[in-house]
Amino acid sequence: MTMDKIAALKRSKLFESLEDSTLRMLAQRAVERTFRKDEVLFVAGEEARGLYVIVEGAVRAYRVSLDGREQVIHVERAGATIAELPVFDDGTYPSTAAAEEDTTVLFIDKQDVRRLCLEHPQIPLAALKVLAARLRRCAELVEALSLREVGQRLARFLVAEAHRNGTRADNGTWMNLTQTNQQIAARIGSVREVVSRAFTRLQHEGLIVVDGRHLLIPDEAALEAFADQR
Amino acid sequence: MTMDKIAALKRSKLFESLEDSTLRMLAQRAVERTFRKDEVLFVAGEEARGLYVIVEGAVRAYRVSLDGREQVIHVERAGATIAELPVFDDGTYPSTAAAEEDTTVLFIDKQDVRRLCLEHPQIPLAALKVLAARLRRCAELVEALSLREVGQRLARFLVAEAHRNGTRADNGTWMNLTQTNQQIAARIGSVREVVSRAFTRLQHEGLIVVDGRHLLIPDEAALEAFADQR
DNA sequence: GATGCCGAGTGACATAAGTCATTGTCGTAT
DNA sequence: ATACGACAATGACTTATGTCACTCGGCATC
Repeated sequence: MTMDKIAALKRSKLFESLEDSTLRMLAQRAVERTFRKDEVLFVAGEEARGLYVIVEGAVRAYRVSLDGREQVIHVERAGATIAELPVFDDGTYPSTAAAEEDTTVLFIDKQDVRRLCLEHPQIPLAALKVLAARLRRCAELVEALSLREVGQRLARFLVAEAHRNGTRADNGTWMNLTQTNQQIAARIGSVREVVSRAFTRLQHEGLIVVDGRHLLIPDEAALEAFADQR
Repeated sequence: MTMDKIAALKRSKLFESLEDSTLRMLAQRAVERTFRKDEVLFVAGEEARGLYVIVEGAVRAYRVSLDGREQVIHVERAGATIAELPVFDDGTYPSTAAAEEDTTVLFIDKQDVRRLCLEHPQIPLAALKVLAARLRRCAELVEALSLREVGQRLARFLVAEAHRNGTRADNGTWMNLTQTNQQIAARIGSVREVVSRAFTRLQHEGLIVVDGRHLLIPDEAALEAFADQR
């Protein structure tokens, strides 16, 4: 089972560059934990004790308004890490995190990571890449929330999901929507009903063809154009 | 004048840990440039050649919608850096940047920074702190745009400005508003007129007292409570 | 097969926020 | 003094988005 941990760590962006001997040591210190769908890993503002490497499943980091609406900041999947920030700046957890599906993670104490950073300068460099990517996405999200309408945000979301998920066919790109309208709403900054309407509008415009939770994008470029333009 | 450059670099979070001899070398390679208010340093999507250290003034990074509305992602002042991301992930400039006021910067080629990172592992660690702080703020902005109303966003903005700018008096915190309503709108994700109305509403609620561009916050805690709550 | 639950779809309605147009004020340049 | 430009304030109007309420269909459980 430590074998599994080593393999999991090796698949992560942060630790992939380490030699096996170092990984073994790290794996021994890492604690495996599992979370059911929607179980909370940590809450924004809590004292942060370490970071999480996702072995399997997916985790969303989000904020909640007083009336209970969620806004997802980012979603991370197997191989990614969450709660790296406190390791480097000693702050609290920046967002609440919950399992987006049944999930297995490795918890690593932040002191262990820091020690490793000093001995292995590749880790800070890898971490910089991770944070840089996340910052780019976060800026995209800000732009979308402030300057684009819900329909465009949905279109962009679908294009991204298609890249991650979809299979190319000769009549376009097919994909399964794994999330509910509720979940999509929390991602793009809206509510269930409005997402539902945005779906029907995209369908009327011929930009997507919906069949239950199975969906076809006949012309990805057109959908992207809709997302960017107007 | 290289003297000035060295002093400027030493004031930056990224390079403050370097010894004088290294700073001198870096200063020789750094190119000083000045920008007038609203002059553009670079445009989002451009090939990025290096990063900028702000010597004097302030720079805003922002996105623009097709109809011309701006959304500011972050503002950096003397001692801070902008466009670090491309140094670490080799991408393009993530946002457009313009001088928020008359500004002097040092431009440093990204290859020079990378070389320095390998010799001086404190730099990546300092960069991680910088990016972590920015990521926290960016997440705050996402939350604000998605889950808070304009009045609350303005309140939060004023509290932040008061911390940066204000002077404590016995009847509250005084501050000068250095930005126009237009600029504030671009920061908090709204438009001129709505900001103007939000100001009058905050005033009616007794949370602020406005006198031209001079403004008093009688009870900072109350203003913060308004920003967070509801 | 009946029951209950969850999620999607949709009509009716409320409202925050954006748009447009006008006015007033202040400071600078002529 | 006058004219001009920049910016703030404000009324009137439009609209995207959110809220509420209800229906329907699929699926699992009993």
